[in-house]
Amino acid sequence: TAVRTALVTFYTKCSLLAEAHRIVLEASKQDVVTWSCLIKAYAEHKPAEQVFYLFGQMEGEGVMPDRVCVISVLDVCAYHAALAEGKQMHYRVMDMCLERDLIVGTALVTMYGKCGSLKDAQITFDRMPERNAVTWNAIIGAHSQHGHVKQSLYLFQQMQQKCCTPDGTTYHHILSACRYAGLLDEGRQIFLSMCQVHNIKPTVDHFNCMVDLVARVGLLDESEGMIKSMPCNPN
RNA sequence: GGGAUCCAU
Repeated sequence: TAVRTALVTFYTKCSLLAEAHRIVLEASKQDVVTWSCLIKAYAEHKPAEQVFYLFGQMEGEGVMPDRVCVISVLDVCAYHAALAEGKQMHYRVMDMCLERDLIVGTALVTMYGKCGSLKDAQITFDRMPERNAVTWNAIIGAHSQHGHVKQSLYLFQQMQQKCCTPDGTTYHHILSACRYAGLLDEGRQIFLSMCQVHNIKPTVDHFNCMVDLVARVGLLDESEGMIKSMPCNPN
């Protein structure tokens, strides 16, 4: 069955999804991993309804989803902002006793965030027994993307108090929040601490936040100067 | 043999 999964992966990478689907259905023993592989491919190339249909078809074949499979479907719900389906998957997660799982929990937080259901994202996050930087990034990003600047800055502070080290993604969310709110001094200070305290090399995305933040406040010369002196290629 | 946050698609 590992060979069949490899074959399905091969077909999906060749964009031969119909062939891949046929191979999955023809197997004498149905397997979650093989199905998950197909679902992942559908997730990347097909409309959301087809992914949900495939998930239902898998269950119809008597195959129980596992955590990896559920995560793929949650990613689809997030990408398409499909809140109703996302909530259905959340119920499934509870049925499967996966609520306390680190990666499933992070996928749920992201899904609720992308669906604009910040309250659910926060509740899910608060209930998680275990969190890592990716989890913190997911909740901070959710608030930042919806303009909840105070809340992102608060969570950024909490993250560090809980001894979780911010990474480049964390700073990207935080600088985006500062840019959105026009928080010049905070943005500058945070940018400096990123470089000096956490030794994170700023990427173009970080610089873009700063260029925009500085420009929005009216400091056009400084903004232009940053573009010219950036250690990476401007985009 | 399939895994979550940003970026890319």
